[in-house]
Amino acid sequence: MSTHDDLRAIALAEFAANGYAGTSLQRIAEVAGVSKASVLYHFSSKEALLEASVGPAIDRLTTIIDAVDGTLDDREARHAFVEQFVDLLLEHRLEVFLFINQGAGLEDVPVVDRANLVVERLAQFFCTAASTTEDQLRFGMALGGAAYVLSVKTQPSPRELPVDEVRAALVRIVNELLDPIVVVAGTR
Amino acid sequence: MSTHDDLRAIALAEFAANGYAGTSLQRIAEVAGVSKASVLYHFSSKEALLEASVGPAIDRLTTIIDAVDGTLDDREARHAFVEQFVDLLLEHRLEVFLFINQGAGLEDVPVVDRANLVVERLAQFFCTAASTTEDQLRFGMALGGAAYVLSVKTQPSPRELPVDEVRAALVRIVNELLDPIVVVAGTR
DNA sequence: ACAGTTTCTGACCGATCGGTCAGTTACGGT
DNA sequence: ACCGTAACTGACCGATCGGTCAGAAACTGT
Repeated sequence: MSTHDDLRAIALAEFAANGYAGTSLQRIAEVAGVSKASVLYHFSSKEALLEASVGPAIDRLTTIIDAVDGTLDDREARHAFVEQFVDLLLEHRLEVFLFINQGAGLEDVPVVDRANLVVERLAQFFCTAASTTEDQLRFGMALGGAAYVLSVKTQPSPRELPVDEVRAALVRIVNELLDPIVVVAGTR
Repeated sequence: MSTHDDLRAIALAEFAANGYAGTSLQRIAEVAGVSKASVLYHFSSKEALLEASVGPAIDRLTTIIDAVDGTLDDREARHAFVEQFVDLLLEHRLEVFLFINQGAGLEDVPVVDRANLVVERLAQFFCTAASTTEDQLRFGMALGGAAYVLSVKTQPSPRELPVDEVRAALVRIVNELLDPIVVVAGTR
């Protein structure tokens, strides 16, 4: 793999493990086996490195949400969305973990604002769709809980469980949480 | 309120909002309206400030877990535990949020290790009690999801919803997730 | 009014932070 | 063999980090 891609992957892992503020460029350089100056040659700043790390995952989430826009009251469409969402979580665990952890504290960082925006859009869908307090909590627990349980590190972790099994079970649980919700028509 | 307690409260809020590494003693001092040296007069180090911030919440969680030890196969006991757990989350949102975010990256910090230990104990209960992949995910989503949904900041946030309603709904949802689990006897 | 203790502060320390820059090394095309 | 470019580095910058310390200010009991 190229140095460029190496750095992006290492940065993502380090940011997720130790937080954005808690990860120094020096540390990333050491893990990659290059100098700090070399890191800043490939990425113009620490922020650019963060952008490169989480940007693609955010783009994908945006795409998924665009597709489901306004179809939340349809049960079939919602089930399809859940599958795509779970797949996203499974393929981008580190990015999700990083965003969950740092999303609140890193405002005014462009890429994080972009992420917060798309998540807020998701929340808006669900808050307008769900009328009661319980239904809002259901949405939050279904999506946030799924994101959290996959990203958190425990022993034994879902990481080590068979992926297919995790995916199937997670889709089932999330749908189980979402199905009882009374969706008001015309969520948009 | 005393300066000492002020500082503890402010530190907790800042740590939760910007992360441990992302929060400087200078910042805490400014918010409190005192000098940085004064902060270090009340708390011998930044780590001691973290300890004072989250220690009590960890102690309480330990107490709750001690009480439920070995009784997870009893449905009634589990429901009682869920209520206590939800109450803990509601009363210590900032601490929970802080731990969720920083727990992974702040190893070797005594108070965080203490927190990780008690959470691992909780996970052990559930992993030995739950046999299948789905059941383990159920436990994770029920407890982790509940913790996450209460600590995350969204618009409108659970923070602003009536507490009683949130508590009742959350207890219901968590139990709904946990009840289908086939618990193997003798969780110890 | 005085003395003793608690509370608080400005100045300072070495270390590390993100970032810059001049210059060196490695390499592909001709 | 030469050259242009891409990749990389060591040295350095100002700022900020957590932490120390001597002493000022504020409060206490007598």
